[in-house]
Amino acid sequence: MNPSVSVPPKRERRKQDRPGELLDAALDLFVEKGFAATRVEEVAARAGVSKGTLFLYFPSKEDLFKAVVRASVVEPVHQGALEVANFKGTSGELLEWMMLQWWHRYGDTKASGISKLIISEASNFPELAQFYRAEVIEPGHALVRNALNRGIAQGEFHAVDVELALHSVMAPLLFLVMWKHSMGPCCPVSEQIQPEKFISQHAQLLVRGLTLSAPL
Amino acid sequence: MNPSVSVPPKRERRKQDRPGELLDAALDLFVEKGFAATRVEEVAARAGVSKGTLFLYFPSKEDLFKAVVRASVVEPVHQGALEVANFKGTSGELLEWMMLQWWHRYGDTKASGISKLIISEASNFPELAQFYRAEVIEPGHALVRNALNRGIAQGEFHAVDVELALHSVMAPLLFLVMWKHSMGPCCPVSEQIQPEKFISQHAQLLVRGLTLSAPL
Amino acid sequence: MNPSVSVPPKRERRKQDRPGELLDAALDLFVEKGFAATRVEEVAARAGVSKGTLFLYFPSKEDLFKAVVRASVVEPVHQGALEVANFKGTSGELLEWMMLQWWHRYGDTKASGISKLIISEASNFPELAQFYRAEVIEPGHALVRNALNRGIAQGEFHAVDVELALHSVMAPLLFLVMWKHSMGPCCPVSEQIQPEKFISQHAQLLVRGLTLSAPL
Amino acid sequence: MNPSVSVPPKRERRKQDRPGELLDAALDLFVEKGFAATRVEEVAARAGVSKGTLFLYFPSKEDLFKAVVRASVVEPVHQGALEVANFKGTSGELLEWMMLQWWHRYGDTKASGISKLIISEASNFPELAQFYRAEVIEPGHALVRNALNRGIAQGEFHAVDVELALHSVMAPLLFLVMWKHSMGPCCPVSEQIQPEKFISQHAQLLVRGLTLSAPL
DNA sequence: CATGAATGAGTGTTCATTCAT
DNA sequence: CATGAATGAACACTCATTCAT
Repeated sequence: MNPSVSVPPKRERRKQDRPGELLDAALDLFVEKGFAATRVEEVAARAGVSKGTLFLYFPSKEDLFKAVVRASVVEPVHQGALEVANFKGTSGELLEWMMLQWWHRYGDTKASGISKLIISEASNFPELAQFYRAEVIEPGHALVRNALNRGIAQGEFHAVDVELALHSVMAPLLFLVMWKHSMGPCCPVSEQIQPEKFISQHAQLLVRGLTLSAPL
Repeated sequence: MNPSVSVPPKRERRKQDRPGELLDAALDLFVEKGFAATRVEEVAARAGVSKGTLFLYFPSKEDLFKAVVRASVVEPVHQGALEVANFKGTSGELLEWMMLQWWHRYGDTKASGISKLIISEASNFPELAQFYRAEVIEPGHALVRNALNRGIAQGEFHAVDVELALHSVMAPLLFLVMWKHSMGPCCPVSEQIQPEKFISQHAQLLVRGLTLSAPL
Repeated sequence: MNPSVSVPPKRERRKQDRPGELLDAALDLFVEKGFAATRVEEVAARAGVSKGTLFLYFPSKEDLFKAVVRASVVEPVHQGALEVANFKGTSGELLEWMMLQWWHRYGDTKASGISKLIISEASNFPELAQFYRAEVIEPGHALVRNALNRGIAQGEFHAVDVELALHSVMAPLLFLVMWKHSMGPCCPVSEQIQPEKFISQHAQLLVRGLTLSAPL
Repeated sequence: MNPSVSVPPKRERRKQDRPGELLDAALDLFVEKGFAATRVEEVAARAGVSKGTLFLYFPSKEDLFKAVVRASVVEPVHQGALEVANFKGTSGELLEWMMLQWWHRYGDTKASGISKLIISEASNFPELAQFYRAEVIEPGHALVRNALNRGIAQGEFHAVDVELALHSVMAPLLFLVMWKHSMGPCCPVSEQIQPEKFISQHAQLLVRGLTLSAPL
């Protein structure tokens, strides 16, 4: 075998991965047990390192928490914005597509636990809540707002209050995420909600309600 | 009339209220900070008693938590059921009325913090989550399910998947409650959501989407 | 027996004593091992209480340290000032008397460990050093300064530089204290310094050196 | 000449100095913050090497501490002894000269921090205190003892208790050193002590007190 | 019953020491 | 030799819980 192809030294390779591994472990545990009930030692153990190592990368438990939120959150939003731009179809189709995308790219992902985390800990970490609102919620709302305004401007939708309709779009998505991270695991399989089906039906009801049809 | 007969002595009246005052204080704090981050001493202080006294009424912090959930929950549901029974109007009107009622009787109440609590702590207290599902969520769902089925049976609504449509009704309500107990306090007044307006608009969009109209 | 004469309840009596007992224990250990090398649990144990109890009275180890310094230091200085006022005798006799008093009232006391503590930790606790300078050193210096100035004004002493002569008086006292808390315990009994003898001889040499005698 | 022969490569020269640089850095920090409050990483950083390297030269923090004391100590004493031997002048002049020499060769030097260190840590490192007493204090005392005995034997001084008078000579010097390493840095410039002036005045007062003059 | 002083197990954080590279 | 990532024992501090008064 060619030595020049050999993997980088074990110690060094792992070092690069540490922060990510720790953030992953911390996300899982924070989501599952909340900030206060999660012990840093457990986070370290799940990441396969000792307690001391965690503090090599994050100066405190609180900083770890903030890093988890920031890391899990910033990316997905930007990607979403790009894809909306070149969507072809009616505004109604766009809305349903956006909702399903949100689910596949975020809601159905480990990162969606962040939403539950923020809900749970917002009053304990106000700056973090602000950050989340500015970096995640607002950009997301802007996307939905645009879609709704487009529909209204094109004569496809009624002239509803867009700022409120926004939440008619987002609330079911958040509900799915909250459910998944709280009651979901406690429910019998027979009662599990099927996310895509629910999103589709909700989107269709909503679009039908929004649509400016002749007889109304 | 002798006042000493009609008005119980202040001391005694307070004693009787102790558990209730403690539950009140605990609800506030658990909702605000979560279970783990709430100190029993703070609960006791807010209820105006000493730390020791709290343990006279609740054998442990966990028991206090369970009592908070159980106490905040039983009432509202039963009342709701009765009132729905004798509602006169279309199923669409019933749905909107139910949503607004839910908001006024629960969502706009301190007790709605329970919903946030359950979401936050469900994985730490699974048996409590089960209890809540059985005692609160299921009965609530039954009410909505009935209204939807009535609309379908009467030819007012499309034959949608009722189990999913359920959540189209509930999700916005839960969203309002979550928002109120997490991001809400961090938001500038200008961006506050107006609950009744939102509920009305959402209900109307939904009902319009559900309604079996001629041309569709 | 008359119950009205009975001792106060055990729990309560001890409570009053706690801070003092803790300060005593802390003084011993801080002097012996230094601030950093002293464990709070050891302080608590020596005071006969648990670790938690210490934090009931002092919010942190640092606060305990400051309290030790303040408590051990403020009193002796004030007492000293009063007694100097009504001393009858020559300024030379006054100086020797003051030095011996200082030794008996402070140097030969557990509290003198504070001097070593301050020397050791001054750079780690600058505010404390300032406090000590203002509250202890300066008042002490003022006493000595007055005695020297009196001697000079009355034609008993040479017109030496009083600010420097001050330290000729104090240095041997500080030396005794430092020695006692550092090398002293390591020395064979045969080499122990006899404080009173040393102070007397030093005072007499100094006074003789200061005294304005005819032939010089 | 070939420069590669005359000037050793920089890397190699530094290697040779490593232990010395580490001892220097350690002396500074131990004196400033005490043994326990000094972190080895800081010592290493100040010496310009990594933490691991320090442990290449000193097996433990304690060993580093002992090495610091031992290294800072041997030189000055021996030199002093020699110079005293061939001093010409009265015993009084000798005493003052010795005190000033001590100050210039040791007290005014970084090495004088050792005195503070020993005072502070003697009870934590008894064997080190013993070593210091035997190697430094005793030889120093011997020098002073000889000067005093010479003065008495020659009829220049009173027959005072030499073992005590010893400390009348040394105490002011130690005081200067202690002050410099503790309260000194906290004091306003206006209150700074001028060491040489103080030493001279103290020496003169002392010698005058010791001197066997006619009328007394 | 009510209190609040006392407890001690538990947690976040530090830091001397090791060792693979 | 030199490095610095990793370790884990040790420590300051918290807080649910107990119990003498």
